[in-house]
This record gives sequence, C-alpha cells and structure tokens, in this order.
Amino acid sequence: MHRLHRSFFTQPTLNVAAALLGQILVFKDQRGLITETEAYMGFADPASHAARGLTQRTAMMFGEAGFAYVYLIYGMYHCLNFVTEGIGFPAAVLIRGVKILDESGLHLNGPGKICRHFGITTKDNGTDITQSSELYVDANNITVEFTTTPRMGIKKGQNLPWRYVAKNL
DNA sequence: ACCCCGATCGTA
DNA sequence: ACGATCGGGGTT
Repeated sequence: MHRLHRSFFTQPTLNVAAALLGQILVFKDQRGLITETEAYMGFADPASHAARGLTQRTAMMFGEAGFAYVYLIYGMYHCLNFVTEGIGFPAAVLIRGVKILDESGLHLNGPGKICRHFGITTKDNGTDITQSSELYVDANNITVEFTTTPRMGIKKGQNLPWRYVAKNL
C-alpha cells in the first residue's frame, strides 16, 4: 500500500472529489474509508471561501495541491480539506464522510464529527499530506460507485451537484 | 473597534 | 427549529 502523491491531487477538483471515495484517510494511528466528499473550486463558486479572492485564510486554497486546509466553523467544529489543482487556482475537496477501519466500523457522517473523532484541528492546517507521517491518504484499489447531490449547509451554489456520496461503502 | 456570519451538530 | 461559540473579513 502506498499513499496518494501530489499528482493525484493536482487534477480537476471534481475528479479528485470522486476519486477520493474509497481511499483511506490516515491520521496518527487511525484509519478510515472516505465515503463522502465535496468540491469547492474556482473564483465563480459562491460557496467557496476563496470565491472573493486571496486572503490569509484562503491562501492555502490558492497554493500547491496535496496540502491540508483545515478551518474552524461555527466557533466549535473543524473541517478537513485537501487542496487540489495548480498554484493560483483556488480549490479543495472537503472530507464529509469516513468509515473507521476497526472492529467498531463507526461511520462518521459530517466534517465536524470526523475532525472531532480524529483530533484534527487548525494546527494541522498546511500539512503536506504527500510528506507527513501523521496525515495522509493511502491508496485503496477498489471500485466505488457514487451519486452526486448539491452540497450541504451552504446558502449559495446549491445548484452545483458537487457532493459525492459512495453507494457501496 | 465593531459587526456579521458561517462548507456544523446536538438538542428541543 | 434553534442555540452554541469564535475567528475571518469587511466596514467605520
């Protein structure tokens, strides 16, 4: 088994969002199947933090693919994203669903629950997931069927079907 | 300095 | 349906 490398993340964001389904999220000693993702990309996506341009917070999304973008939402929950595409084009994939790979089989549905369970916080923002020994994604050679829906919890951009949900995990 | 609001979640 | 809770970013 090997981790996903930078070329995987340096692709069109919708492709990455779909291809991440069934891959294995690793953080410290915990592993989980990715079951649900969402894409946020470009200057014209009104739901993206980066839609209104480059700021200190969104700088990560404008940077090189293969880095973690972690932010605090509603003052109490963290959200884990992986940066995609080329430098200068702001894009990332939000990890929304993970099935823990242990005897519990716990299914974490929601980005806040995932980060709370794994212990991922803003201190992990900016991690290079192609280099880090703590946070990365392992390749998993399985076929995953999925459906797409509008993204959750947003007020603008509901017309875009950029949420990816695995059917058979 | 001030104000608004959000890629959520648990409780009512 | 609603409140918790706080940092980012725009406005004064």
